[in-house]
Amino acid sequence: MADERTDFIRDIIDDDLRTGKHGGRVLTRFPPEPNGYLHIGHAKSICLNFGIAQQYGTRCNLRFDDTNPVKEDVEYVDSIQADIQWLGFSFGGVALYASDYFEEMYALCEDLIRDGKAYVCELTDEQIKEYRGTLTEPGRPSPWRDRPVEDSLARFRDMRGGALADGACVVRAKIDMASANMKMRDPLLYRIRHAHHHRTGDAWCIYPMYDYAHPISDAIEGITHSICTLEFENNRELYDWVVEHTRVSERHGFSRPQQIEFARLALDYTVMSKRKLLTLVVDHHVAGWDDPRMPTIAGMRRRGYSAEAIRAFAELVGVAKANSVVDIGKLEYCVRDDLNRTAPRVMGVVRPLKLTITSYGDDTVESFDAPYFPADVGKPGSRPLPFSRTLWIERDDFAQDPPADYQRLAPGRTVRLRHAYCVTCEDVVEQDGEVVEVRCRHLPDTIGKNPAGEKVWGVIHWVSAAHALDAEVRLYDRLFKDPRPEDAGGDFLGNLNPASLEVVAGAKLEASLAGAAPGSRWQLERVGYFAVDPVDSRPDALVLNRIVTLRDSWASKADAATAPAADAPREKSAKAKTRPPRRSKAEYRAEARVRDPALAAAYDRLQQVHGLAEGDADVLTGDAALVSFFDAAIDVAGAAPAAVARWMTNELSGVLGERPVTESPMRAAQFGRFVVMAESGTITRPVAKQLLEQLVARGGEPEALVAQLGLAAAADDGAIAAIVDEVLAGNAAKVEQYRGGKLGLLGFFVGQVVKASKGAADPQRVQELLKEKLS
RNA sequence: UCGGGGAUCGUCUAAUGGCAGGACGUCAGACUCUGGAUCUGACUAUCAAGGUUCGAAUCCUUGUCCCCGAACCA
Repeated sequence: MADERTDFIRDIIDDDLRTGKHGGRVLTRFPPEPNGYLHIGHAKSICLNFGIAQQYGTRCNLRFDDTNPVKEDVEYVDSIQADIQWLGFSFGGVALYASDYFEEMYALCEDLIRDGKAYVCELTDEQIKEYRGTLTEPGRPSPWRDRPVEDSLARFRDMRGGALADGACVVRAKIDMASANMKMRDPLLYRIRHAHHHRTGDAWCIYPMYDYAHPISDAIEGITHSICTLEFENNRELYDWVVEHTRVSERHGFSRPQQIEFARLALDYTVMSKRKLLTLVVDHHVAGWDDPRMPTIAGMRRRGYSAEAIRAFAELVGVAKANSVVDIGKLEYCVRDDLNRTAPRVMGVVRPLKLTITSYGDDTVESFDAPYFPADVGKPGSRPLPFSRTLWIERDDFAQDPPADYQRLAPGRTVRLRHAYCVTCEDVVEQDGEVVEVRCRHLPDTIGKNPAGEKVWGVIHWVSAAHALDAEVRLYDRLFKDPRPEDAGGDFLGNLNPASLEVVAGAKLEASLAGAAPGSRWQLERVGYFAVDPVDSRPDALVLNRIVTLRDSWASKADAATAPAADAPREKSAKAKTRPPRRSKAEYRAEARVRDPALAAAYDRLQQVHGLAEGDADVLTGDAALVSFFDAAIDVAGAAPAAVARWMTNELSGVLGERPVTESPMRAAQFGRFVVMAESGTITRPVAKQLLEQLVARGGEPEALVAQLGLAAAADDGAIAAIVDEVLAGNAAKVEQYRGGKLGLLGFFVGQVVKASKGAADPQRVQELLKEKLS
């Protein structure tokens, strides 16, 4: 893979490819429900799934998860396809639909019922909820749980037949009403919905639930890595259950798909939930799904964001499992970075102020050739720029009483008119205390060169009044005032930014923009990037959307005076408040000792007879298996209880992870002998740790395993010194740095020597030698 | 009978027991016919405490904080 970009999901795929888990295949999918428009969060997921497909040379399926007809609509399936294609990804032109698998899903469900793994439940929804139990209490089995298979089957067919009303009954998987995972407490598989489906019409009146339909769809298509967001972590167990018990993968000749969860994208100053976006649209807080302030792909497209910029953003934010909120400035950075390279520069004045060049002929018109791109962008192209006596300049570019550091026009000052002459302000015309005209003299010999002996305060943009095009300019800003509109307390609608859209009617644009294509993107020099609105703009009445401002070090300096308000302490989510506190592992161990006097006795004995610290004794006496493992291990001649305890708590538990000791083929006596060997110094610690891992994985006699694996005995000083010299010689630059004070490099050298010796060099000795030689 | 995840510069993200790195941002400077771009430099982090280890962001223990789960939604 030429692409060095990596993340934990690609790591998993690489591992699977190495181990041949899916027979070397990679197949992803993007599974939107057609119940809303795609947003920037989906764009991240699309870039991930389709990006992986591109990178690994395979395909990503677009599959509509259309299992709930009451919420779904063809408007959404059309917009979703258009958005994905616009983003630059291809799904072979053919979208897939979960609804295409309804028949097979139905058959599989009949099989499940026949196998006694599902049943039709006639409880009402309130009863089902009641029977399900709570987070801290187990559920109770439905009275229908053990009804005869034939009974369920007949009833399931009745459900499909259409005679039953919505909610009359459901089919449920028969799993475990006492599972700690609520998702496994006999989850619903099918419900009755007499509703018209956008694709299957009225062919069905029962529809599968997500947790049933999704894994089956993946398995039918042969998806290998089913990538979804974090909130589905609890669903993974059920996903696996469905795939396993329906044997759908095997039926289609595929390996079983694997669900992987990553953190969804959250962005500052916006909302991302479909429900909230729908509210904004339906209640007309915005002009529609494609309102340029919306974080939807359609909105960003209309605003003028390019697909390249959005893809670059997806790459910039990366993929991980930690919940995070991305600074919207990063999106803006990507948009600017793209536009800087692609948007031609033209001039336009948003808030015009008249500038008259008194020294310039009344009827004189000159034309200057102005390049579309600055030299550093290096793209060809230019346009003629008409220049005349009366110009429009930006109101902000003139100040009667200029603040410090002001680099623009002011009385008596000379500035450059971009691409044209330098002018000196000699007079202003005021009306009602407001400047309505600036009168200047031009410096004739300043085309392409600076005036001699005259300070040029800056460069400002302008438009010839006689040649100017009138335009409407829409200045867009963040939709919300608060960086976290959803949890600033109260309704997110209360946080809408009233200044998110400012429409300026009388803007003046240079003549060359006359034929600007709808959707085309331009930089109005010194003002910002703009796109011709594809909906409202007319050739004779241009409408420009501000895509993003220019980065503005002047404005940010000015803003610095208005200090940012301290963030209000965040409030817990409503759900978090109602969650019961969790008990710790220590509490569980203490409870176990209360229940089991033998454990309590062991806890005392380990401390009093074997001299263990209280903490070690505690950790080792949480369950009987651990205690007997410890006791058997210290039975080995020479195995010091303290050493055994240390290796057990610090190293063995790390190697075992969540597995209990009893699951390893390694016997306690073997472990005891391992500890003796590790402590004796005949092998180094790095070798000991390798050995432990092997022992845990396959069991066996430690002494024999050392020989079998070719693990090295501890090397003598002379041998170590030789390797140390070698490593030092091979890393001259680092040695230099180390001597220069970068002492952190010592660890690097130790690591290199230990690795070169294949573990035979005792690191402590290596370190001593290294310090000697490097001093 | 609660379970599943997570915590590294202000922000996002790397480092899979061995040099805490990159990007955004911020600040300073250079350059500039855009207060743009570019370039240079600086800035700032391992949630906390204990332990294991020659060496810990990484392993162990304890604690803190955050997110998810009790729709016939996805």
